[in-house]
Amino acid sequence: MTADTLIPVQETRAAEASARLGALAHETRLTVFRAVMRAGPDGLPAGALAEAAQVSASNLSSHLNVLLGAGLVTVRRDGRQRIYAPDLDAVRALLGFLINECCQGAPEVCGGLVRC
Amino acid sequence: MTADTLIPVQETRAAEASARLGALAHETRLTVFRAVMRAGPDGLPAGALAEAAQVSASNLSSHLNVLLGAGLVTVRRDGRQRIYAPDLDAVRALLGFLINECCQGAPEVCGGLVRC
DNA sequence: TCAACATTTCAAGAGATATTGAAATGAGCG
DNA sequence: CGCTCATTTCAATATCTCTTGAAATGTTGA
Repeated sequence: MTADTLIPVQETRAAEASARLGALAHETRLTVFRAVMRAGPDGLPAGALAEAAQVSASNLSSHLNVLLGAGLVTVRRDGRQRIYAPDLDAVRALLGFLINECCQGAPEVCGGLVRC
Repeated sequence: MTADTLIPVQETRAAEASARLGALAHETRLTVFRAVMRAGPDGLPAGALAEAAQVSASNLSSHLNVLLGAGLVTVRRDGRQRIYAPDLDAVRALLGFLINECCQGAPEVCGGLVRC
């Protein structure tokens, strides 16, 4: 039995959400994340992301680690490149958290944002 | 003409979004924000929020300043209390940004999150 | 006017995060 | 094998961000 077995679900959800929000709370990372989302499951190699975000390879790499740590993206190897793709379940979970947990008291905020 | 007149809209949007994400990217602030959203336009006094988040008044106050700075909440005075309420336009804008800008490449992520 | 209350402001120390450049890893190719 | 390319790791420095407690602000009610 690990430590987090004892933590109520709601708390881990909030902790996870705030970690993910933190990962997106940086202009470079938000740019990178958007590029990765746009690319979809095929993903993009680190080089393309460094280009898109206009940062050095090593700087990009550390930002990618934050996104990975938050579970928002995944990596796979392809030859000498590393391909980053979105973790769509995580993204869904984050949006779901924001919409359900945060807009509960104000449903009008959430309505009309997604075409049905 | 101020400096930001020259910055493209898209860039300010992203900057604003990442500032707002940063404001939510802290467990205490996320808790406070959720309480404020639940309270709706009536809002809640700082004291109630300190209680809800289980932090000292001064600590709470500095977190509230971050949320205010990001434009996610508003304050008004009521006697000796200060009442914090959500800025629903800002919340809408943030959710809209995430859904439109970030899920563009993967609309299936966004579908099905809001009951229609 | 004074005391009590709700809250904010301030300063300081601790801790986390960002950025850089140089060095390491590991794959592919001649 | 030895090069080169794509990327990560590392260490150092610089820069934010948190938290705390004490002091200040402004409001109300006796």
